[in-house]
Amino acid sequence: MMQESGTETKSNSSAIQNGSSGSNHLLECGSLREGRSNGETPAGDIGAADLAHAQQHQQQALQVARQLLLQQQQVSGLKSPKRNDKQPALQVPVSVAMMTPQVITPQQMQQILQQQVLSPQQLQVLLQQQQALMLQQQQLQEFYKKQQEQLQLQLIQQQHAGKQPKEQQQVATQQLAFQQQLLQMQQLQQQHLLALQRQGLLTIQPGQPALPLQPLAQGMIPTELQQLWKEVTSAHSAEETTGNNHSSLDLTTTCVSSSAPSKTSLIMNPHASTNGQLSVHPPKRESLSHEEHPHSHPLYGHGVCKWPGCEAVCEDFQSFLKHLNSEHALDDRSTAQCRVQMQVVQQLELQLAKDKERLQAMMTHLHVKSTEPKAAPQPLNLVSSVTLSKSASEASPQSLPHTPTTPTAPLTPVTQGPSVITTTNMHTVGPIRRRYSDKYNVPISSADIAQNQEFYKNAEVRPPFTYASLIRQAILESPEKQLTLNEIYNWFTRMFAYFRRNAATWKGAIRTNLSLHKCFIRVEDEFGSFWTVDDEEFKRGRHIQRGRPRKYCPGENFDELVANNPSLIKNMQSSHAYCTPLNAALQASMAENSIPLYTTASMGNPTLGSLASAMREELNGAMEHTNSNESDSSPGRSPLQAVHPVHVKEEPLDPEEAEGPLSLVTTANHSPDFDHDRDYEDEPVNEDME
DNA sequence: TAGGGAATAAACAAAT
DNA sequence: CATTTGTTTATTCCCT
Repeated sequence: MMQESGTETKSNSSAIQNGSSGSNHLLECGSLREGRSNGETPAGDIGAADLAHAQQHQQQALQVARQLLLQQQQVSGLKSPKRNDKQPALQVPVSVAMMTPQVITPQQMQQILQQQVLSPQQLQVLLQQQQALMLQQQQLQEFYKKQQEQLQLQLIQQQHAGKQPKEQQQVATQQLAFQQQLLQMQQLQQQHLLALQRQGLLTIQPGQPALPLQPLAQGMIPTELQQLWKEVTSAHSAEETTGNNHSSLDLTTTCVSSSAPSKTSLIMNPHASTNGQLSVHPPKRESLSHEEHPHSHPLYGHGVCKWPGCEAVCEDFQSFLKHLNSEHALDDRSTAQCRVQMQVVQQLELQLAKDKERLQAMMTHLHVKSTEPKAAPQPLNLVSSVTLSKSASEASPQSLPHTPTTPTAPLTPVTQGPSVITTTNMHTVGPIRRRYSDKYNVPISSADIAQNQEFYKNAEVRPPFTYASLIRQAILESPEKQLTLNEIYNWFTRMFAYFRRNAATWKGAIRTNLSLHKCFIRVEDEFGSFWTVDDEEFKRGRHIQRGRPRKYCPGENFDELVANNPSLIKNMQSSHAYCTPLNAALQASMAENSIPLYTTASMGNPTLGSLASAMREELNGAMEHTNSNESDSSPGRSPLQAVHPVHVKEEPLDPEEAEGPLSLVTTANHSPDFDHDRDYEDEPVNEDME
């Protein structure tokens, strides 16, 4: 295991230009997690591959150091044949604008809102982006924590194993690598936590232990370190010249620059304590005003030294300065920490650049779209609902009605790539939750739904659709058009960030809706019961009539029904035999093409549909036959039902009801293998607070 | 303001 | 025995 790690390090040493691997990897991790089909913990999967990635980071750090050395030499005129040809692709000095906050604070959001800078579409994107970034951060933290644990394990193993003289050198190198890696991870973690903390999204308990820094860099060349250090100390002056021109959007510049100084502090040179010019905009928030404060320092805050990994308590500013000069003087350790920090920043830059690009594309896309229909100012049903209903007050996580605790852990990783999820086969969700004036009640296109799916996955915004619509959607998306209650739950949590909290509330609502709506039919088989949807009935939108017996009673006789209608059984069997291979083929093709689940799962199948209709007709006749006396002749058991028992909601016998076809009942194979939703069962669904 | 639809809460029962 | 699942009723909120 150790040896493998070592060789991996070597083999990856040339993969420098692949600077994006870090952020990519984090996202891949997320995808892996979602794709997990059995409830394994993510920790079990973080193995050699992840290690390799982390080591790649370290390699990049080394490469950066080399690059810096080279530049240093060039500057000093020792060797500068073609300066212009040398692309500073890995130039460490970080532009101020690139150090974007990971998320947008409520204050910033408010500011944006007040300034009317953003259209609702942009707001939507913002929300999504914010949510996505929060998820990313949490995953990042989780991932690095795991990595850290693993590394420490390896370090211990190394210390035990590193006896043989032949391997000593290699072990020393590896140890250094591991330590650097560890340090880097710790700092990444810390940086993320800091970022969160600064923006009020995370309150770190006082008792929360700071991550201890490992001593490292025993094997560094002093001159190299000196040069590195010089480079680092001149970094922030270079920032001003390497300004970022990416920000073509008001949005991004606004968000970025407002908290750039605080971010910058993370790489600040301890000796360059004045960076007042970095505050491009007048600091709005308290935390930003320290630049002007005489006793403020980017590395000092809340009585604690903010040097990465330090957290030393300093009573006052003077003691902090003392501490700074004594503990964080120019030595190997500090230099290495700086280098690591540079690498951290670089990784963040890359990630940010990607996210920016994505944001840009999204906004461009939405902007183009929003200009098309002039009559509908908010073409996305999402936006109209958010802005017009009470959901507006729930649009920001801060104002969610039931959020006494910190945001729940993300269950759904951020999906990458703009078109991964976009599907043209998405079912129309159905009625939106609230009725709005007609001008806003524009038809919902599939594309909109697809887009909104992505949005709702990440943003804790209440979907504007009724529970019935969503339940129907969940069922229709399933390969067999049937789901157990738990699978419906899981669909909700998977597809909507909003439904990852207050589980008791919405789960109860789902159950109520399942019972209340005529369109939902409960079916039982040997594995338990599951729910199907009668789309015709759904369109009618009728409820089960109250005050009437409406449900099967256990122990009542269904044999009669079946006995009187042998064709029913026949159809059920044939449909069963038909559906299963069909869906198997679907599954196979899905797996083969790696198509996201609900792309194929949502494919309407005309064959199945007609089959269902036929069965509905059959069953309709059967039920009408047995229900002719308005008794509670609910389904019971038949010999065949020992295998496929079927329970059907009883249809009230109104004159109005009689004309409609009876609810669809299918008895398809309910194999757990086809239940993608069960992937989620082992995920810790956060059922916080009551 | 009335009426209707949807959400929410709660009580209860049966099944697991 | 606890939890899940399912049913039913009452209440509240929002929209027309």
